[in-house]
Amino acid sequence: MSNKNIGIKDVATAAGVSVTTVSHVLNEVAYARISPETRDKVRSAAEQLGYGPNRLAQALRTQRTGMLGLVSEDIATTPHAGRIILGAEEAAKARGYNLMIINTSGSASLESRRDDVEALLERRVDGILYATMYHRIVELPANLGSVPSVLVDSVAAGGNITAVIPDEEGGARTAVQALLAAGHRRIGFLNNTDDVPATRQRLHAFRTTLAEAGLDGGAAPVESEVSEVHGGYEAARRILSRDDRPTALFCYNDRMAMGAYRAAGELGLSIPADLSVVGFDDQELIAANLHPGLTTVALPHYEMGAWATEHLIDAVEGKTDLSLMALHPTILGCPLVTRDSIAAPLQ
Amino acid sequence: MSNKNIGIKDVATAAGVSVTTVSHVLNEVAYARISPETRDKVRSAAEQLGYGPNRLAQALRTQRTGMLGLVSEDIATTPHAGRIILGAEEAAKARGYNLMIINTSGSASLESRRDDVEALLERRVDGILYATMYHRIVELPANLGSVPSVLVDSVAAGGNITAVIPDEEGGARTAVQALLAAGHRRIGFLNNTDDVPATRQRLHAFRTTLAEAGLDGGAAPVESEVSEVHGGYEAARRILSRDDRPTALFCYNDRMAMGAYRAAGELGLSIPADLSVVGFDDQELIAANLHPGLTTVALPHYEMGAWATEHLIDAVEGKTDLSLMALHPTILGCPLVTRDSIAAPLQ
DNA sequence: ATGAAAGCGCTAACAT
DNA sequence: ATGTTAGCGCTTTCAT
Repeated sequence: MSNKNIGIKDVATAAGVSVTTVSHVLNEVAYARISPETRDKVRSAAEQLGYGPNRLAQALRTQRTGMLGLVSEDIATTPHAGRIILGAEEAAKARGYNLMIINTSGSASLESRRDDVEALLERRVDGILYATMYHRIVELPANLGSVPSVLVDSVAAGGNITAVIPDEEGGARTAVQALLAAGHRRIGFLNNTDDVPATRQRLHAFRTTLAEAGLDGGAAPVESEVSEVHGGYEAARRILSRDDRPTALFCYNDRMAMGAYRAAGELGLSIPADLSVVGFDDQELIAANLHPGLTTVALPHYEMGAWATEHLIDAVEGKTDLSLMALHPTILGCPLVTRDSIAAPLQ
Repeated sequence: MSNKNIGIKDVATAAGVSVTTVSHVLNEVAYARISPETRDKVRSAAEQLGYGPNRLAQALRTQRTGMLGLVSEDIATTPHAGRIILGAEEAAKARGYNLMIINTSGSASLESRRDDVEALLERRVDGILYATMYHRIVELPANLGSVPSVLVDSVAAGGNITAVIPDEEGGARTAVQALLAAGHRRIGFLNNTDDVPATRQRLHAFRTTLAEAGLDGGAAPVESEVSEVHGGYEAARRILSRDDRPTALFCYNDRMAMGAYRAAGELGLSIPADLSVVGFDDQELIAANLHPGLTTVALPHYEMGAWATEHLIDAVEGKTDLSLMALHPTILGCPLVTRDSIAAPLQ
């Protein structure tokens, strides 16, 4: 158990060598010529005394803290933030870094978010991850530019910062293709009403994927509501009341799909026999627990957190030039998670 | 925007004073006698240069980092961890502290968890929060004792560390009382099968609360299954098939309640008209989105995180002696969150 | 009312 | 093969 009061000097004294030697053997400095016996003496003295390095002092001296700042919007408001944090934490740990986390509100002023970044800067983090709660275009505090930074799950208003985002179009295409592959031809889309990239891109992919399958994508039914359970319910009621009722529904997210389940139930439609449903997000609490289990498309939160961290560390260590990657956001795939809500249409 | 290259020395030079003076005015040292004009000069020089303190250097000198370590089991596996982190982060920020977070697996070896704590210790955190994923009895790495520490959502196997946990009995009592208050007399309990404090304590409170209301608590129906949606479904099917079918169900958690909803639906029972249901956890994604909304008891995760942080900081600052609080865990209340799943029984 | 200087624990150039 | 020493940026004692 490391003893806070033991320093390199104590180890040196105990081993009967100088601090340089201790530093060299403990850090396994490449160019150091030290006899095996001395190495052993040092190591056992350190072990004996319960020596643990003081990372503050190391950092002060080397100008490297081995700490990454993570400013995260609304931690825990959704489980999504948690997945990003986990991906970042594990990637960081694997490379010997630690995470300092600051919560910020998505609706906070630019100035208060600037202060959050400032706090991280004062602690001399080697780099900063800035994670948003959902994919959008964010305005970033300017002091983010003081250290290598990467943006997770959003793109910057000004561009010019490396970002990683989900493949909204690809995910939507995957979802629709799953429905097409099951034989569906009358497919409806329950869309969100917010003006965010996902709304537009998923709609676009919905239409083009249908068109590519030889269907009239432009005419396919779309109903928009707030992207919550009740919105999904309302939209589903409407879309399922049409004369040419769809045999399958692509839902903007799992919450809306949950609403669609209820609407289907009320209309006497059994899933997946009478109606196939595919969601988006893979919010496990919902998707895995609905009955039948909801087939959906997963958002790569963990992967984005890990990707961002890997590349941030590469930049910190001079292995990568982030500015080269800043031109275009990196897009990570959204894989299909197959459960039990898709079947072939009846007729 | 703070400039990493500007130090106290640069400010001193720019203001034409010594570093001592700069340090004194910037830190508002109480005993310093410095003329108002000098103070102004220093402050504007600092402002001008974009000076920001180097917290590493401060920490090295003062032996105080202003950082708290948070080792959290399985971040994001449940939204609960997120609420704890948020409570801790906000409490920390309010007092000028930051959080360094380490993820650990609940199933990780004692040794690997010891290493996680060690990493925090090497960074010289002022104190450590150790948060578990669910309320249980946990074996803690011994090096946790090196700095002030508090345990969140569990009690230590050995005792002897300040801990904060939810009031399982009180929460269960509140839930059952809500059912009693609505007029129910035949109340069933869908319990968990895990051998954890919540299982035992909620059951105990279930029986005694009924007894206190003049009912035969010992004879009240209880069905146990895994605390997941499907377990709740199975348990509900059984309990609702009894001759003396309960008019109300207290569920171990919201997931089991979700299963009970499905069972009720299949049996043609309408909630809350034919069957009242109360859950536990207040997992919003479920509780708020079921139809009708699930009345449930909230676990005080945010509050536990905040409480632990407050008291940890008090200890760090010498305002509290944690060892005095270590004798008994602090118990935080579980309030009822009223939605629409309770009504008076039919007859 | 202000400044000089030591030292927090460490690394790394530079001796020897 | 190993040791001496300056200095990372700051706080704080002690002088003046």
